[in-house]
Amino acid sequence: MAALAGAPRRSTPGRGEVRLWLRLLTCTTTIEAEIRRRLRREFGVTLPRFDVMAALDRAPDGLTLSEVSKRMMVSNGNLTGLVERLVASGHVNRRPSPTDRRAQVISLTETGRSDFRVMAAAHEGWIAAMLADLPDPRIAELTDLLGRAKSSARKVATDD
Amino acid sequence: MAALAGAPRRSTPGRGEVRLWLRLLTCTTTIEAEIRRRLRREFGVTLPRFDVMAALDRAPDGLTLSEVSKRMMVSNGNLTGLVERLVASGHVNRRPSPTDRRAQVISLTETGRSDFRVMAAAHEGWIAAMLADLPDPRIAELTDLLGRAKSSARKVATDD
DNA sequence: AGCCGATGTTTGAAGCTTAAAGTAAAGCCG
DNA sequence: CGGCTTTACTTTAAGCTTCAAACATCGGCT
Repeated sequence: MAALAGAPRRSTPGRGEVRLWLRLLTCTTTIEAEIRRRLRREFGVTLPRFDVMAALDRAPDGLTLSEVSKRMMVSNGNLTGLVERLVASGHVNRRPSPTDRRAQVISLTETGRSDFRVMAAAHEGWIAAMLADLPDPRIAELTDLLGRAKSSARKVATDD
Repeated sequence: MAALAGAPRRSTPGRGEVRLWLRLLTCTTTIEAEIRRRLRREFGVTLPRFDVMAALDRAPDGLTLSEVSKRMMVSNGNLTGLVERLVASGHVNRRPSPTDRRAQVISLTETGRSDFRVMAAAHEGWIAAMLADLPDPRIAELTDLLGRAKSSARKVATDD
């Protein structure tokens, strides 16, 4: 969370951007914490597991671990353990990739898929409720602006 | 989710909100990952520690653990360990609260403050660079919209 | 064929994070 | 005062997360 560092200088360049960043962060954190809490309380599931299942739900033929980790923007090492637990709980199954002996393809089990559908519906409702104060045009506007912010950030983040 | 049989409503209610949420999330994650990476690489510091220091930098008289955990929106238990490590590394010191024997007041050490100032300046520059494509009016607009989103979310998140 | 840099995955260490349970002190109220 | 609720903090267990290092395989190149 973050930091508004200091010195009460007047128009430091970058000030407005930092302010925006802090707001972005608290906004995300607030929503995310609530979703995490409800997923746990109502379905006994953690957010990261939900996220894996969400990625798989959109890919009926399964995905490799790398593909999932790219979509979720988490490290590969992270995914190893996550998937291990999802396999153990019967929500996901893994099989070796037919075309690449290094890779594994994972997909939702029957149970996994039907559990996910129930959770996803609730999830959608929670989001809608939390953003209920924003009329549709604002939603669209915000979505657009965030898209620009994202691609601006990505430019810098990728070149290293 | 949805798209069952029947009356094609304008669009699934809640859809646009979910789309917005996902974009908010990837936007935040992208920026946050980059900041985390740079803090580690250039200063050997983790983001949570930076955040604690940022909170303390703005409070010259120190803060109790609870106050910090409220600002950072993390659990109290989390902060216990975080502060422990910051004390160990000489960035923060703790003393008992003069008015409440349960509480501890923590504040930046000299080292902590001067280290933080250096990092904060770099941090501000990174943020500004990542958001460089957004002209000032867009920044303001986005900040405003996020404020609305936040308070909308907070309404739902707090009542439970 | 054989090398070699890139890719897919796992492992390990360190640290972050939460929820839940526990201890201690404060504050209220009859 | 004595009892009750709240608040401050710590502890524990489980899980998440990253980075870095280790492997195995792949694909291109010579």
